[in-house]
Amino acid sequence: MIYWMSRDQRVRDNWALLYAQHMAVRQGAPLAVIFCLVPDFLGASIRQYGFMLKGLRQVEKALQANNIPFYLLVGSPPNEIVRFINKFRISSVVTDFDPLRVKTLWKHEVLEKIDIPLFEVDAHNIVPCWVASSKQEYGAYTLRPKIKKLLPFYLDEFPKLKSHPVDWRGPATKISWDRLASSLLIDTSVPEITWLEPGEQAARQLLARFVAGGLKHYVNDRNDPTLSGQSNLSPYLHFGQLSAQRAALAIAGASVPAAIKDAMLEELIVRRELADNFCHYNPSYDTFDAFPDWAKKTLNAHRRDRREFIYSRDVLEQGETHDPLWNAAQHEMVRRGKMHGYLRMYWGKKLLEWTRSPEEALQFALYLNDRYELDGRDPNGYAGIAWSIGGVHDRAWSERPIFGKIRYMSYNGCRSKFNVDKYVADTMNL
DNA sequence: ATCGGCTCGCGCAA
DNA sequence: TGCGCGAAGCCGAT
Repeated sequence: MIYWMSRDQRVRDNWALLYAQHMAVRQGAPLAVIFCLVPDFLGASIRQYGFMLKGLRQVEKALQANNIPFYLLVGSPPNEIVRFINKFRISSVVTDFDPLRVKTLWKHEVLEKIDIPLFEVDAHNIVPCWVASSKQEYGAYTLRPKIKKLLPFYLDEFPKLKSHPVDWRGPATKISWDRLASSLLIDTSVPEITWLEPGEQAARQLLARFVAGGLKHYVNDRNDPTLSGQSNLSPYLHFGQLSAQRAALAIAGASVPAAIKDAMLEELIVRRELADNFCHYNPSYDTFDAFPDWAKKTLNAHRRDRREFIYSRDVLEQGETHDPLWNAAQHEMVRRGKMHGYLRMYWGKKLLEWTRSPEEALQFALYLNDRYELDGRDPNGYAGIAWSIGGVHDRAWSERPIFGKIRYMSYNGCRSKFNVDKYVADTMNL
């Protein structure tokens, strides 16, 4: 029995791993965990690889302590996984669910080449994506009641991983982590970040600190980029170093007013599951085609509108527009690998305003997001960008140039909500 | 400081 | 068929 680990890179609170062990124990079979590194994964840089590899190092250790070997393969996942299955005469495979096209493709390629069962476990969401809804949802308001109904059943405590009772028969593995990082063909021009400690242990510590401290200010502070009101858990959630279910359990059990819990759980559960729902049921999630009809129509009607500012990708990447707030948000992302959640919306809206077409806006947004954000290439990012530029999960608003009926956001609006000058000054000092 | 209108379509009640 | 209301707003009137 193997667990092909991919999206959920942790040992604790991992339903895919727990399920694999459960079945292995029932069959009296040994268990191993396999991770396949792709040398050039969708333009990921050392910033993302570094964070991930440090987390995987801890995965290896924690698995060893449970008598489960960890294999790190390098190459094309379908080829490597199939080769491993044949070499070790594996009887069945468990893998974690990921709605992105590339993972779906790998999964199907593996399925074509093996004649053993492959089980897919949604270890990322609390209510499994395909259980929560069987179609693309129109907005949070259509998904929310479905999730709420199922939550009492799914939001429960995890069993503990056992020390695996059956020894693995293969040769002992020795991963040379230090050599590995330098052998990959990774873009090193985007440096690693140092303000956040990678790995599931650090993730759980941050969660505990947040629940004991920042959570009570969350509702008031989260939309003010000059305050540290956000949880900063998203990089851990993205790499699966933290289970959303673990975070939800911690928040549900916190001693703060119900309104605060609800707001945080809304973010952690409904919006994350909505993003997975979007990517899972709409494979065009990163294109104009994924926008709702009313949005396509209105954006098409405004294609020829005069644009006062048009910036090249390079000028945007350097953060050299006329708008100090936008430049600061871009700078924050480049330096820290994480842009404040509220500003991600403003940042995306302005890309629509300052580029030649919605397609170009989308292309620039995805390029910059995936290059600099620690949590790039995540359904949350795709859904967020589609919301900003294409009205996904949103509704129509007053028609105006370029945007048509897509919701607009303005510099003055930000000024009325938070201290823009302070944010710009603080951020440019990073 | 606060309020209403803007504007689309889903899902449910009837 | 009608109606309420929604992922974070904007703008102008009061």
